[in-house]
Amino acid sequence: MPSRVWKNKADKTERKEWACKTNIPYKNSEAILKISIHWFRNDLRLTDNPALIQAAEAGIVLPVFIWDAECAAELGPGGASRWWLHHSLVQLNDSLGGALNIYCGNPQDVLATLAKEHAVDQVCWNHSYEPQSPQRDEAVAEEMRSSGRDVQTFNGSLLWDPEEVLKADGTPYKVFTPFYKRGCLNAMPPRKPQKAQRVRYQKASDSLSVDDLGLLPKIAWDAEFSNHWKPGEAGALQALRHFLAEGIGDYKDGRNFPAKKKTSRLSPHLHWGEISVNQVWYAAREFLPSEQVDVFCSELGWREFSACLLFHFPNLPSENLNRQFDAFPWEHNEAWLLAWQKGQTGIPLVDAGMRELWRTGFMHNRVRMVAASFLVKNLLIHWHHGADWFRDTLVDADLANNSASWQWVAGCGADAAPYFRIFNPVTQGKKFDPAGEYIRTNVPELGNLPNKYLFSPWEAPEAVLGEAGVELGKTYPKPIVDLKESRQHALAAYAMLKARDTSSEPC
DNA sequence: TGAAATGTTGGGGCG
DNA sequence: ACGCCCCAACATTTC
Repeated sequence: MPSRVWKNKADKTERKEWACKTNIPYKNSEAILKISIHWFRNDLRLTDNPALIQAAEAGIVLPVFIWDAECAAELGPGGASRWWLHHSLVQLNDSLGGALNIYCGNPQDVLATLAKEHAVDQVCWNHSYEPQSPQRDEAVAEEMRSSGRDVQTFNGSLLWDPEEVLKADGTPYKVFTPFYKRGCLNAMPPRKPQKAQRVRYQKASDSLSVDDLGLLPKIAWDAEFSNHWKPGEAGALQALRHFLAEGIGDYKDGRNFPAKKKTSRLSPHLHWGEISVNQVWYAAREFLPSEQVDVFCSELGWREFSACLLFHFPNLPSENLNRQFDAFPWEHNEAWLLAWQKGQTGIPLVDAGMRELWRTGFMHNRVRMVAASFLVKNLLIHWHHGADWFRDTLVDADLANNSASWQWVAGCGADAAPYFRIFNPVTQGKKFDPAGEYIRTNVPELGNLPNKYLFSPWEAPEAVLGEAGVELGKTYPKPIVDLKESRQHALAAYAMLKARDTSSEPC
C-alpha cells in the first residue's frame, strides 16, 4: 500500500499531485487537509483500522505509538509479549515508510505536547477495553477537547461492543451460551472490514526508534521464537491464509490434537490488532458454509466473552469472580511451582506443554487446559501464579483471555468448569496425542519409550525404562505428585469449601 | 471443553 | 439345556 512521509511543509507540486490522486480538490486541500494524530495501541495494522481511516480521511496523519513503562510494569505486556510488540512495531514502522512516531512516557503528556507542536486538529484512536484504559483515555479526550481539538474513538478490536452486550435487565452475561447466542449472534452483525486506503503520514523529528524502547529480553530466551512466529500485519495475513488452507476445514476435531497444527495460531496477532477480528470472522465465514466454521467462530466468541467479562468486572485479573472461592485452601509450594514452570513435573503431557511454552512462546489450547488444571487442582497452587507465568511467557498473553481462562479452569470464573472436573494428563494424552508425537517433540528424553508407557513412565517396568534409556529421577523426574492421591486431595478441599458455604447459608 | 465409581447388559466359557 | 461366573462394553451417577 502506498504511503509516504511528508515533511511538515510539503511543496505545492507534491501537494497538488497528491490531491489529484485522492480526488480532493487542490484548491481546498490546504483547508481540507487537517492534521490528525492516530494513536496506535492494540491496533498495529493499516487495514480495517477504523480510527486510522477516520484520521486519513481528514488529511495528514501523525501516527504515534507511546510506550508507558510505568503502566506496563503493572499488568502490562510480559516478556514474550514485549518481544512480539518490538517486532510488530518494526513491521508497522516499515509499512508506514518509517513514519511511525515512537515515544516513551505518560500518554496524556506525550499527546498534549505533540498536539501543540504539530498544530493537530484531531486525535483518533481505537478503544482498549482493559481496566485502566477507559479512565485514562477519557482524560486524554477531555484535555484534547478543551484545547479545541476533535477526538474520534472507535471499536477496533471486538466484534461486538462490550457496553452493548447486556442481558435484558441491563447486567452483563455470566454464562457463555446465552452471551454468544442471544447477546452477540442475535444482535447486529459485526462491522464488515474496510480496506486500507492511501494515507499521508508525517514524521516528527524527535521520535525514538523501536530499539530505544528496550522491549527485547536481556537474556536470549527468545532464541527460537522467530522460527515459529512472524509478528506484524503481513505475518497476520499469512497466518490467516495458512489457517484457511490447512486448518479450518478440520477445525472441529483437529483442534484437539496438539501434534496437528489445526488451530489458527492467530491469537498473538489478534492481541496486538495486527489483523482485526472482523477480518478473521468474515474471511472464515466467506470461506466455508456456516456449519463448518461455527465452532471456530464460537472460539472468537469466547474471546469476546473474556473481553466483556474484564470490561464489566475490572477486578477479574486479581479477584475470584465467584467469591465463595476466596476461602479456598490453596497450598503454596515454591518447588512445585518451579517444577511446573520449567516442565519438570514428571507428568509427560504437562511437561511437554510447559516446555512448548518456554521454547516457542505458545502452548496448544488442549494442553493449556491440562497443564492449568494440573497446577490448580493437582498441585493446589493458586491460579494467580499460573496466570502470572502465562502472562510473562505467552506471545499471545492477553489480560482478558488469560484472567478469564484461568478463572474458568480454577472453577471460580464465569461459566466455569465445575471444580470436580479434573483433567487426567495420562488419559488426555492417550486420547489427544495417541501417537505420542507431541510429547516426543517436547520431552525428547522420553522419545524411546513405547506409547504404552509414554504417558505414565512411572508405571513402566524397569526393563522397559532401561531399554529406552530412561532413568526416573535422573534423566527424567519422578512425578512430583501422585495423580490419584492429589485428585482426592483436591476434591476434599472443594468439599470443605462447599460444607463451609452451606453451613453459613441459612442465616 | 472430565474422570472414576457404580450399575446394567449380554455374550461366551464352563461345569 | 441350564445356571453360573467373568468381563467387556456401554450407561448412569457421583465427585
